[in-house]
Amino acid sequence: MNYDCNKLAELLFPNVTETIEDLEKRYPERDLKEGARVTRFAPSPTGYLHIGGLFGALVDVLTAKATGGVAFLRVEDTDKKREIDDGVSAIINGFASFGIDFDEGVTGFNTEKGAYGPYTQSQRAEIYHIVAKELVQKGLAYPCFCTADELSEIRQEQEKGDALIRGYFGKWAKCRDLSFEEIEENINNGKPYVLRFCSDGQEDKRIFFDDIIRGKIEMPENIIDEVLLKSDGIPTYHFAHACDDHFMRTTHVIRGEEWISSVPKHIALFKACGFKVPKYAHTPQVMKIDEEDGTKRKLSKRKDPEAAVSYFVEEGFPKESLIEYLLTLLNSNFEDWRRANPTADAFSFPFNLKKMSPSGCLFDLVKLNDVSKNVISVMNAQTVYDYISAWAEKFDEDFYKVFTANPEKSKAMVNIDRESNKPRKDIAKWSEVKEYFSYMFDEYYEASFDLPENIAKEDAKAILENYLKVYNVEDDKEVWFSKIKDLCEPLGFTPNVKEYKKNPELFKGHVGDVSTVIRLAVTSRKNTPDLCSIMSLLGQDKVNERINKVIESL
RNA sequence: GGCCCGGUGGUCAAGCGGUUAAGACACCGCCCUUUCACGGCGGUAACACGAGUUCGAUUCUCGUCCGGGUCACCA
Repeated sequence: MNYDCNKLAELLFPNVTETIEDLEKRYPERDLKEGARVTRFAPSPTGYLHIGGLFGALVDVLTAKATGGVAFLRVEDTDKKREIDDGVSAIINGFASFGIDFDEGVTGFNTEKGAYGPYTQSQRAEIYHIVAKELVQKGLAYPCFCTADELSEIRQEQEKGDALIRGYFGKWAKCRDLSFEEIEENINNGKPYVLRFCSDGQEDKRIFFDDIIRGKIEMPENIIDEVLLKSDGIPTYHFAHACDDHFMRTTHVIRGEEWISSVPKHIALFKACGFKVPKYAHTPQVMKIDEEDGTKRKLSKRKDPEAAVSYFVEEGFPKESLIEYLLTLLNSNFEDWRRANPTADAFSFPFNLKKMSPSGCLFDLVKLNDVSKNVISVMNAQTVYDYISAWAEKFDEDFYKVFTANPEKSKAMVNIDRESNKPRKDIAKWSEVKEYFSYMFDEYYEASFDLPENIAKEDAKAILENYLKVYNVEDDKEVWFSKIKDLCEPLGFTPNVKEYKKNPELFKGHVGDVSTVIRLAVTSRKNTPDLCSIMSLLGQDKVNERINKVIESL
């Protein structure tokens, strides 16, 4: 550049009067204790909240929490083309429904908290322009007037030739050599331009950096004249990253591994701006097995419904379950910690980036189910009741009415075999509840079943007829069961299972078979939670009615 | 194609120079048990491959293969 850079800076940014130094004062270093980490989650509002996003945000929040630092949420809305209308609220609501709390940043539509804002990039134009102007002054940035066509021409030529490196650099960077007069003329003619970084990188030089998760990484130095400001004056991700993470005083940039390849670019930018390079941690990706070709691939927003966090909300997984499951993916020692601290808040887990595996992990719905069953099994009845009604209100109105019509009964129902030291682990998500307890509600109950083949119709009939004579809803569990045992012998069954196993040929069956007949008659199910509790919730009349009906049909 | 990241049972994963190569999920069997669930016990199953370095490599180095990412006025 053989012109006065200050003159160019004035031409390009006539209205910018502040300097980087001013910004340094406006956004002073944070006063945090030694070792405290400042992290950020920086999504772009281009779609729903993705499971990978939740995964990443969890890492940010946990890292900050574990070190007494701060985690903030920054909205990266610099891509106007891909932005969607309620993108921001999708993100905010998504995090809210999973209990993810940021210390600072965007909190809603046009609202935010924290002293390092604005936390929405589209509101930070001023800041980017201040930095950009200074870069121009130092000869580290220049305007480029190349059109999209010219750029793709360059690309084509590079592909044709044996150029190993592609992009705008070296001899391809035509606009680097523009004279001041040419630039001035273009500007005066209103020709659109982007601001490019003027890289001094060398093709054969290497740079090194430490990734917290992966260790030392070595890469070729950046030589590309990356665009800093687009023709509309909005920064690219790269430039915004440098400005924002510096002035927001981020200490640890945690992001997906797809960013590894642009680290050289970022380091060059930080250095050019005179900013301290932050620490980087590139997290592995969340993958799944493709149903079609059986290969492992990144979860895709378009192809995989379970990629959207809303999928889990709709399915009725409690928020704790997903968090808990994600934590098992995040840190290998989480499950050990959980065993040692069964009731601790998941967010108090001493998360450590260094314990993160660098390889991509498969999202395992089966494991999620198991984790969720455990999570739900230790909830008390009231909590479960509240969760189910809140879920049903949104996603199954019909069931909501039925379920909440008699809260005490429903609570007692979900409390069967719960609130004990050996709680049932059978519900993984709220959407299963209706089907699981269908026999408890006349609205969903259907009397239809097949008798097991080892039980004759006449025997079943006799069991039920005799049972009707003695059943009393007031009986406690012990009496209830002894009455069933008493049914056995007169009908050729034995109340003693062991005895039956010793000499099966002596009996028609054992008490298990007898209670199975009753269970079937009352619920139409072969398997249920504790029958005695179910019957007492159903009430004497309903039990009698159902059994009578079955007797008639036999 | 260039550059980069990864590769321990079906899945998530510990181990990081000498281990009977943990654990969890799933699966199978047994026990407990009025069904189921829980719980207990046991079982099947893994260091991608090939060269080095070493007395000794899952662990270190190189190569191969496989998977993934990235090469935009998208993030």
